[in-house]
Amino acid sequence: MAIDFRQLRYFVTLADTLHFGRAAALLHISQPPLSRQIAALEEELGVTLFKRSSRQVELTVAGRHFHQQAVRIIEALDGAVRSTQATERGERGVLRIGFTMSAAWSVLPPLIKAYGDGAPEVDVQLNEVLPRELNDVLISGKVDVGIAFPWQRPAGLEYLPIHAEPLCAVLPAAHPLARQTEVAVADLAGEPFITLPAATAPALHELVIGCCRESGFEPRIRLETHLQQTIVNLVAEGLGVSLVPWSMSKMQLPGAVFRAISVTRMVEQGVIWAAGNDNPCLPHFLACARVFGR
Amino acid sequence: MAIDFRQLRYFVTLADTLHFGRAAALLHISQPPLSRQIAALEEELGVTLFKRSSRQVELTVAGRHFHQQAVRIIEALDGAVRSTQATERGERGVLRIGFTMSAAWSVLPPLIKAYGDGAPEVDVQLNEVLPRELNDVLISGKVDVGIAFPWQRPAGLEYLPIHAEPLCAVLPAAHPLARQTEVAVADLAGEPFITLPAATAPALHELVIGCCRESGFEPRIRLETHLQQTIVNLVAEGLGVSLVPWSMSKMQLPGAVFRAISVTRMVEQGVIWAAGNDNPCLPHFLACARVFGR
DNA sequence: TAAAAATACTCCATAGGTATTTTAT
DNA sequence: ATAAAATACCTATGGAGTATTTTTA
Repeated sequence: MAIDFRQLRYFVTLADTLHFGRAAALLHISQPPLSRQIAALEEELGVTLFKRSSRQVELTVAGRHFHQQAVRIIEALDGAVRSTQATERGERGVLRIGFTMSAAWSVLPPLIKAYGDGAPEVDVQLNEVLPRELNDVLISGKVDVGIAFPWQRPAGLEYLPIHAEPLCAVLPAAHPLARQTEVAVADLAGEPFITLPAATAPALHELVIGCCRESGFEPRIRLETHLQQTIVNLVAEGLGVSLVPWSMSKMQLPGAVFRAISVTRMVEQGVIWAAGNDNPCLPHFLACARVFGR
Repeated sequence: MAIDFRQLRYFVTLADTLHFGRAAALLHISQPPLSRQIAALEEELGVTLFKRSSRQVELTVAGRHFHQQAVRIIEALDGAVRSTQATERGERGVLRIGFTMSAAWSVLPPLIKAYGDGAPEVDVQLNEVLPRELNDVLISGKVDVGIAFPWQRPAGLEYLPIHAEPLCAVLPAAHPLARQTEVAVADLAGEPFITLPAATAPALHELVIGCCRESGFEPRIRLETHLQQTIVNLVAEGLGVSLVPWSMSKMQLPGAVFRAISVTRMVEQGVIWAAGNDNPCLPHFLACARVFGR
């Protein structure tokens, strides 16, 4: 009773050949069913699509218009099938990545590039999130995967470490300790510290404070700012010192120098995702992350 | 074996309700065939479209994408059916009109407006053609209908007169005869005439020449130009006189005056079309022309 | 008159219906 | 325990095949 794709395909083949017998052969059916299906299509449309005689078949004006439409629709179905299959394979779609600023300076760029090269059709959406917010946006499904220094991972979130780098000291270039190639953390006692606020980046904050305490002093926190870049900028202006991940040394500021410290404290970066996340793009991204981790 | 529209409709309804029982009710079928059709669709696609449990049904990521596509395709079919029906009714499509310049000054504008108001979806293509070329472009199908002063109508072309207007004299404003309200054609004997070339506008050319001969003189043709406007422009410059259709008096030129002539010679305009032309827009246009003719 | 589309009639594949089972909360 | 999807089995619609008729250039 209703039009179906078979009729559209029959119609298009007939419109292309303008010969019932040859069109039927192309369709691998005999001529009578083709005649009947075309008649049924015209009946359903209430429109004469072909002017036929026993010697020649030709499209009417309305038939020519329907032909264009039918071709478009058949191609649309074909495209829909392909793109749906590609979607399930994770080759197209949207992957929303939540990242923290510390990741932006280290693992994010090469990891995104490696993934994007292997999945060029995927729309990768990058969202900066504060470290303490990451777990929430992963659980609520606002992002599919996080890239961050991990902290307090609740049940339902999976984690894969992919990168680790040492903490280092960042000092004003004019500071006496800047002449040494390595700095003893204990020598920083009494220096004004610039840190990330505990509220926004609890893991890194604790790492820095813990490192000082282990060296026997409580750091005097003079300034707090929630971006590592800003810390380095403030150090370069001579406002204090800090301990930051080594990747921050990529910032080339005349006023700031980066020095290894006497104890090895690793800052780990990894990918975090909800166990129940069914975004088909995720497995391939995690595979990239796994390769990247070695 | 192949996907058909029924499956798309079933899929979309299920995706909208996310409940096999309710979707089946909306589709006026029972639940088991719906389950089977959806399973068959997933089988054909090779893609899982729904995550089902006995308590809830939800779309997968690929399912959401296929849903958008399916809605688009169903709407495209619906639109194709409607527009094809509108095409057959002549409510949309293309109507190519071939007109001569003499028609452009009289019947063309109001006729196009009357037709366009009643068929706003039709793309009306206006092509200026030389009078002697009109028959050819009608027979070869380059235009669907012509609007012109008819001449030598070959078999296969139909004609419907829609408008007639008298020939009048056009004189330089400074000419002595311009002081009269009516001019005897015989008084124009000896005046330099400006005419259309017989080769491009045979009918009008003959009408003018014939009018003079009937008044007892052979006009002295000083200039030929194939646009009536140009004739009037040249007359306004004092280069000669002419006989033109009364509608040319719409040209408001200070140097030219239009005067009734002593004999009534009607210039007829009509629509001409090929008898076999099957453009569905044509009947409505001819109906407008018929109304216009009264 | 001959090539090609339409019609007549038969068969079977498959969509849909009813009854029942399985499953997950 | 129960709501809901899946499965089993049956029925019948309608799509395709073969044979034949009709049409028109």
